[in-house]
Amino acid sequence: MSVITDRPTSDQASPELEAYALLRQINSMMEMYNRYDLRSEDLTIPQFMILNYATAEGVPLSEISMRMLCDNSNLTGIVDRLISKGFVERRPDPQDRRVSLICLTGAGADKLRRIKPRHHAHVRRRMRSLSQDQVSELRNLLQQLFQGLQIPAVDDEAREA
Amino acid sequence: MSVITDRPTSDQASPELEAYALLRQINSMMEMYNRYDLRSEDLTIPQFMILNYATAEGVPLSEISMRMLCDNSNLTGIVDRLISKGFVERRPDPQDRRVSLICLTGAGADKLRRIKPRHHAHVRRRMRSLSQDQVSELRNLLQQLFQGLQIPAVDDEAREA
DNA sequence: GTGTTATAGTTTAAACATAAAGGAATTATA
DNA sequence: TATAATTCCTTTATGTTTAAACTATAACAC
Repeated sequence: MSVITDRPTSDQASPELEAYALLRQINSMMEMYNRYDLRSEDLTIPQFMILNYATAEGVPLSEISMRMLCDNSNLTGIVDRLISKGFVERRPDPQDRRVSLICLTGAGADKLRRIKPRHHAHVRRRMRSLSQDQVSELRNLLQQLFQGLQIPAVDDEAREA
Repeated sequence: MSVITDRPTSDQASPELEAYALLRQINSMMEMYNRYDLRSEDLTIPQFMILNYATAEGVPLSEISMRMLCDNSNLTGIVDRLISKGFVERRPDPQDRRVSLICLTGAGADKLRRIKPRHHAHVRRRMRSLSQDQVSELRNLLQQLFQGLQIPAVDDEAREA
């Protein structure tokens, strides 16, 4: 009969915890860089994200919030600021009067055309410490992890009961 | 002489962009779960992080902000709330009167002892979609990427001039 | 039709983040 | 020792996020 009562892996570094810590740190650093890049364009990160999801024909606000993994209530204010800058418009959906469509204006499309390629180039350049094969391997691992997160673990569901 | 003026990979999906998008989404989902877990303990994510960095002997605020990759000014308010909950204290550093040491109280230490192992178990469980080898591989790739980000790219420095 | 439920979006308050500015203490320099 | 530069922390204003409550519209059940 063992005297070890503590679960051996519960409070010390494990590959999982190390990987997650690194993931958070990388995300922080990338955000710092992105924020700096966008600042000269008078855009914040969430403003830029909404701009990327909006189209000229219009996209329902809730579709954008779903893709951004956030609540509708977050976007109201951000859209307000994008409207005041002239980059998007709000138009009611004739099909469903609850819906307000977020429409990219000409100025917004211009802005995007100017910023987006540069942003993408920056992201790629900042990952140059990995080889092409490593980047693909990383993408595959993250893809698998992401899909695993979509289906909440058994305990995460049981917790509700 | 080529007529192709657009850089071919500048505005379309690439492994780098896909990997980064996945990284951001995973981070979002993990944060959602963490926030939910901590809510029942009346703690927010940044409050929990500070609690993790604080010690009974006291740690300078700027050491915590450095490790959290954020500004000192962020922490002032968060520490205020932790103090009002009784989990930490502010004590002046006798060696350097500019410094205020963040000290974990007994209540804070108790709280941590109760939450931390469970949090770590959750993180590990949420990565179960990857095998042990895959987790290690992911950690190594993220480690390499993180180190690459520490040294800003040539263009990132040149931009300042 | 009427009542219930669900959905789309906004509003509000509290917490957090960012950037800029300022106060107090320390260190460096002359 | 006087002055300048730096460091540590706080304050302020603006923007973002979360959670909860709310309005308006839509879909469904009876």
